[in-house]
Amino acid sequence: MSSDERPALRVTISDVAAAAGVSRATATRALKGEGRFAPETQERILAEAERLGYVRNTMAAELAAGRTGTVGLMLRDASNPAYGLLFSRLQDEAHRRGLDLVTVTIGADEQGAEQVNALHRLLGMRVAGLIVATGGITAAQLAPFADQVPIVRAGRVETAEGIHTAHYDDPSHGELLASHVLSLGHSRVVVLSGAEDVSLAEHLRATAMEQTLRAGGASVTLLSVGAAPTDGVDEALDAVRAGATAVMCASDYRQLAVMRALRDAGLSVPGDVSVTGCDGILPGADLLGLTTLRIPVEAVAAAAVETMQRLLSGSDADAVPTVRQPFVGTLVPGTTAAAL
Amino acid sequence: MSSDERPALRVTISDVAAAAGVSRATATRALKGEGRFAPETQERILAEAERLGYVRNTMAAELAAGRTGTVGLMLRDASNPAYGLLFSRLQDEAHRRGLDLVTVTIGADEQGAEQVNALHRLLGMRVAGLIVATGGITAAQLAPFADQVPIVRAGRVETAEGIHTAHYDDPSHGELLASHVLSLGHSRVVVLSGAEDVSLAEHLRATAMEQTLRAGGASVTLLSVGAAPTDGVDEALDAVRAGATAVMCASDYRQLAVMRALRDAGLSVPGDVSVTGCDGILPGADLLGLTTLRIPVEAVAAAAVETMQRLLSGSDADAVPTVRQPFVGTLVPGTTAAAL
DNA sequence: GTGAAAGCGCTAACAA
DNA sequence: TTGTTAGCGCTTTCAC
Repeated sequence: MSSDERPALRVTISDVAAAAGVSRATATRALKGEGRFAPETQERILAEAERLGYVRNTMAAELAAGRTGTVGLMLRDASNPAYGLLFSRLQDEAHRRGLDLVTVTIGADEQGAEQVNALHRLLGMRVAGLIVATGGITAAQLAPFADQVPIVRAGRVETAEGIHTAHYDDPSHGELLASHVLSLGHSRVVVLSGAEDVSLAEHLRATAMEQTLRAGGASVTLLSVGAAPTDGVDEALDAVRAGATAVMCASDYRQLAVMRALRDAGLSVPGDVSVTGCDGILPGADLLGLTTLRIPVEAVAAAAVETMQRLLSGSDADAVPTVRQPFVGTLVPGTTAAAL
Repeated sequence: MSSDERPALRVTISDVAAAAGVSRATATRALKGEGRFAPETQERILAEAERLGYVRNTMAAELAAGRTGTVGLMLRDASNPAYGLLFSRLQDEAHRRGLDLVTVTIGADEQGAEQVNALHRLLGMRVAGLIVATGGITAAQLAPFADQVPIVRAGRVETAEGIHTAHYDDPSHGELLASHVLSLGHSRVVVLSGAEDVSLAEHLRATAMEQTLRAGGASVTLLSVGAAPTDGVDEALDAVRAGATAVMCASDYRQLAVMRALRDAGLSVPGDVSVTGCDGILPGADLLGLTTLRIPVEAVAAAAVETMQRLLSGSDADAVPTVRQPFVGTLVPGTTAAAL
């Protein structure tokens, strides 16, 4: 081949321009199809770009243009199907709306330093917006940037001004499940949940469960434990042996752990004890007959992206009042909880 | 406050340098802690950066430096737990090794155009390396860049020269499962799989199953169907009614679909028919007693990242022969497949 | 319709 | 130890 061959990723727009016999300015315009240029010129430029294997250097382009076309997504560890699905739906929705997403993740068990690091990586790219789908980052850490770049929290509630949300209405979830259990006639119930600083969602659910149950006249044993699904399972079993007829878990993972323990202990579900969970997105949950609550992942994802797009296109960002959008899931009756 | 206040993300290194009374070059060095500078000078610069809320513009930095510190990850839709877990493990491993990952995803059902678009977005960022965890992108599309940037495929096998892999040994997986089924005494078996162009992994597994079964003297009905888990389920049931005693599914999703259909048809598992799957990463699979094969996600992720790091640090990239690393999972006997 | 020129924010020799 | 000077690759007025 001719001597104008360069390794694909080192072809610059100057190379393309030169090969097409035009200036860089013209090449830029033709390549993005904006501004004025002769159709035949564009054709030639496009052909040369193709031939040379030109890939625009995004960093240079966005630096020069002074703006970014991508939205940053901070995601919690995706090994949890609830986050995996949220991730997937956010991605789909962003794609549908023509937004480019670039994602960084932080392990679920990371310390604050990692979270901040990830945040800075995204901000360093000067993303046009930020979708935060991890509880690990605090409002205080986000706040300084809220007036620079639109920030939408997806999944978790947020009270800080200027940070928008599309979130699960976890108190309602807890209430719905508790009402169901009450309606089945249970009056001695164990509530198993992660502590507030371990999982805000679980905490909110569990608190609502407890309140609803007590309001319904039931006696409640609240177990507020660590992050591991097996934490507190033994205590829950003890409570069952002591007469509790239902175990309400603040997440499906805990529910599975409880059911394993129950099976190993020779207790039957729902014969000896009813068990409920929350999340409802495990594939195969139906085969297990899990009584749970399906969280509205799709609605949250759609609202988060839609909000982001609106903020992005809004001429005056500060003119928009902080958006708060709670979504309620649907109860999945299942067969692991039955009437007394 | 003083008049040197600018919105956080608009503070440049010049602002920091000016505030600290030094040149930009000194600020650069002090900020990254490389090169020579007086400790006290650095202290001052760091303090000013902190005070002004300076966040380095990564695009500008990497453009100027001529290199990137991040590795791009192309991921398939994470709503499938197998990909979600792979994603999570790749991320963990990268973090452990000090590599920064930036991810773009493509829906599982996307056309080629989207995949190429995603690839270009990553290449446009001039990532230092590329980890590809989606089957949707072909070797031909990757090849032009393989000598520019190290490329490692994670999960799926690859034959193209210059593209490294850490992949599941799916033929072995099929063989292991089929041997298990044979050892249980089954001789009339249905194999349910996605077609080759739908899922290479499923195809490889199914092909191996078929061969192993036939070699073992069994008669095989191979159903090569579409991507939807319910595809081919009816036909599989027909085959069961016609005398087949085992249904081998090329993925857990199909296995679940088959079990639902069997349940609805009033057939018992494994009483009337044995069922096997493949993947083994569904939470709760143990409670269902699924007979399946756990794919070695962790090993693949670790090997992929380790290979990437090696390629990145290797002075002479082309000196490294193409790396191929197949990993075999472990059989999970379960209770959905039993002896005849 | 096209090109020349001035940067975007930062880094990296090379001087000083 | 610090500052000066060139750019990195691209976009974008503003003339022509």
